[in-house]
Amino acid sequence: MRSETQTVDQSRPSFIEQARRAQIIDCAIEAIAELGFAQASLAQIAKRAGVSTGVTLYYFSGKDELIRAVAAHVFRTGEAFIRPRVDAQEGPAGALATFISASVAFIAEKPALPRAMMNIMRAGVDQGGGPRFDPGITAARREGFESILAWGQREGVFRPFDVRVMAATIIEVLDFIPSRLALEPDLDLTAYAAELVELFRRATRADDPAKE
Amino acid sequence: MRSETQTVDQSRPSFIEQARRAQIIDCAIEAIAELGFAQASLAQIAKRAGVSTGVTLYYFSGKDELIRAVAAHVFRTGEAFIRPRVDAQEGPAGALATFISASVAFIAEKPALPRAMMNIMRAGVDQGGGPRFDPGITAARREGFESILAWGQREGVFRPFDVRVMAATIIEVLDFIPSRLALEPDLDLTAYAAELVELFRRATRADDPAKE
Amino acid sequence: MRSETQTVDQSRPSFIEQARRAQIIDCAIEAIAELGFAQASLAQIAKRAGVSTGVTLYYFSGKDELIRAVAAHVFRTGEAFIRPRVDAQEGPAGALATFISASVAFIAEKPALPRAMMNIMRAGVDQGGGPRFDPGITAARREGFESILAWGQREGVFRPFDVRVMAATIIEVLDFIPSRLALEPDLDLTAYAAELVELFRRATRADDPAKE
Amino acid sequence: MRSETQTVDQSRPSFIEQARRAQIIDCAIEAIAELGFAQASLAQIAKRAGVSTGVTLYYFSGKDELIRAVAAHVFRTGEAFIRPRVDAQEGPAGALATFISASVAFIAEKPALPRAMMNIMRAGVDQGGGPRFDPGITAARREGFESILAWGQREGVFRPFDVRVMAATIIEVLDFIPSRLALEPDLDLTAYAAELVELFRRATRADDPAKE
DNA sequence: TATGAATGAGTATTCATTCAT
DNA sequence: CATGAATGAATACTCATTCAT
Repeated sequence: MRSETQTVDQSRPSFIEQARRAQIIDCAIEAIAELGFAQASLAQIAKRAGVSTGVTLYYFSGKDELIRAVAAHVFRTGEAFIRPRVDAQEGPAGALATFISASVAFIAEKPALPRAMMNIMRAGVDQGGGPRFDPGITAARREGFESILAWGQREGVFRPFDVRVMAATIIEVLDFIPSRLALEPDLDLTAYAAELVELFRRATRADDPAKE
Repeated sequence: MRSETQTVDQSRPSFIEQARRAQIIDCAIEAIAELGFAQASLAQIAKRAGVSTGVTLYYFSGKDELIRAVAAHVFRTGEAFIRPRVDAQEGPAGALATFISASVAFIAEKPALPRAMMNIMRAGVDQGGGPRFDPGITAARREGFESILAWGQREGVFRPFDVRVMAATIIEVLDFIPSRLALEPDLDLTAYAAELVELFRRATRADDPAKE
Repeated sequence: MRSETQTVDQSRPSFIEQARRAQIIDCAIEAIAELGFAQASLAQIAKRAGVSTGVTLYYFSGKDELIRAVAAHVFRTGEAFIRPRVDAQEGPAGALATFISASVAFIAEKPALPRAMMNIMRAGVDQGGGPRFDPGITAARREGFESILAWGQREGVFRPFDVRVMAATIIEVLDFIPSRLALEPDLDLTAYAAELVELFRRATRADDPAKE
Repeated sequence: MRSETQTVDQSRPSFIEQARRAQIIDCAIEAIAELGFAQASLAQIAKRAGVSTGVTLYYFSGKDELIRAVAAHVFRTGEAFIRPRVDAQEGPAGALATFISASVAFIAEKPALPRAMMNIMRAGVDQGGGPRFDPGITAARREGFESILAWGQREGVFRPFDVRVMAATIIEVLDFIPSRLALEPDLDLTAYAAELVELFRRATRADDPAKE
């Protein structure tokens, strides 16, 4: 991951290396969330970290790698927050509701992270149209979430919708919230979450609710 | 409409002016849809139009005006496609379903337009997070759409959800489709539309379906 | 004077040509006085004249020629205003005082002209340091004025100062007034003129005032 | 002092930074004095310094800051040259004469500096006509000089002229010299200074020279 | 490890000028 | 005569990246 032109211990990252990387990633998140992707230059990020621009490129081979590291960090942090809560649910309906409400809770708790993530995903578009900084994150999220929906369908709790469409839809709706929140900082996220939970409960539930 | 520093805007735009503006707008749409907003420089756009950069700035006073012209063009085109179909519906449930399916049909017919629009809206945010190139478009769409939902609630056809959340959710889901389509060009949009229609039919309908 | 690549009657300027040139020169003066030399583009000037940029370059071979024509026009207009008044004086002391007060009166009457002239002279510097747009104007003014001073010295009315230094000094002091006026529009020019007249009366008069 | 988008301004500027800034300021003075303000582009200045354009913008946040730094440098240098000589004078008449002769001596010693200053002051006017790059310099000079004149009037050594007009006139006459010198490099500045000293001695002295 | 100096490619924009019509 | 379309060079400025120290 390190710059190939520099000579650094290749085997295991030192403590200081880990710390520096984490610090730079944090500042990058802050800068990207506040200024938007385009304005978040390496100089800006380094300045926030209180280091020189060169340091950033010592620990990351280029801006792309830094951004990818940011994306991965946000993903892992969100995963660590949301997954345990979802896994604690016994049924698919509860898992779905929890996925939604936990996602919103994560946004409420650390809004800079998903906001930075959104800015990255939206700005960074491959010339083919694919995301430039997405190390399989989108796919991983969607697949994980699709398994909940498939589970619900197998159990007869969910109606027979197209799992991929439903998963993509729900994820997109959640990903949209940080933008909304930026424009409307006073947004009542708890109420918002409740609306979404109800919306998708109705959108997914089987016609015969007996089993639920 | 021409750059004020170049020439006088006499009476009405000439044929060649209209043609050039349209051509440049088309190339801008193409470039923004393909490369993303940040990479779509004036040079890129002019190159696609086969003219020098200066020409672009002869017909548009600056990049901002060009982008706003693109946004307005996309909005008008979409409106002209979707609105008549929606207005032809007699009830709110039909109007909602038609809004969704007509939106998807528009995307299927001219995918570059909504894709460019999305890239503009997502990338072009001022530092407060508000849209820079949005001449009331987002608000106009949402309000127009909210009136359908409110109508359905008054008629008792829709359940009493939060109209603003539901409207924002549906619009965002539709806006997301162009990105998806860019990644999966073989996506079956007809089926996708049918899924969404059903999803939001269930999400919005009143518990007592007698009235529908 | 016309563009050499165009075919126009070379012998004598038509009425319309004279009118157009005069009109363009007037608008150029206006633009240069208002906006400063750097901001007074051909497009701006043409716009004020209500014609296309091309027209300007039809009547003047380039911007340089236009500017030179402006300078010449301002000089001729000033000359026509000031010279008769000065020539009406019988003695050198009166001529000097009149030169100063008439110059100030000219500035008061048509401030745009000397203001434009100043903007031109100050901005347009040859890379050798010489004025780019000065068709002998500065020299003509100074020489004409020097003759007044020399006259006064011959008559014994003026003391034996260096004529060139004195002439340059007085002219420069007068040329400076338009800038001052731009910053202080309420400047009392009559009082200003009186101060200058007295200043240079004392600076030039012979020690033995008997002869005056 | 460095560009804020590049690096953090830590404690005090390094030696190399000071040297580079000084070098760039020197080259800017040279370019502005030779080519005039409008032609002295950042590219030109950087070229003279033998560095890339970017370097200039690494040490100065923009052209404005560079120009202001140039103006300040010229002012400080001139002040350091002229003020001690003036302050050493005991009476207002001597102070006035010294101000004039020291100013000319400064021009003779470092002609590029006042010449660049003039080009900056004359060209760089905002649209109201006010100076863009003047960090109070003009005002400071005039007020400092006016105090000499007022002192002379209080002492009865100078006649009761309008102090502001006289101060502006003398300063303008001095500021005009560098332009003159550029056109006439062989100008005898010592004689020029003597002429001006005598000119303004006579213009300012009280009618009753008893007190002098 | 870390810095700061330096670069070069790229950005939007301005403007005098040319030329076909 | 006059227009408006088009160009190309120049301008200030940004930024990821390289590199000597």
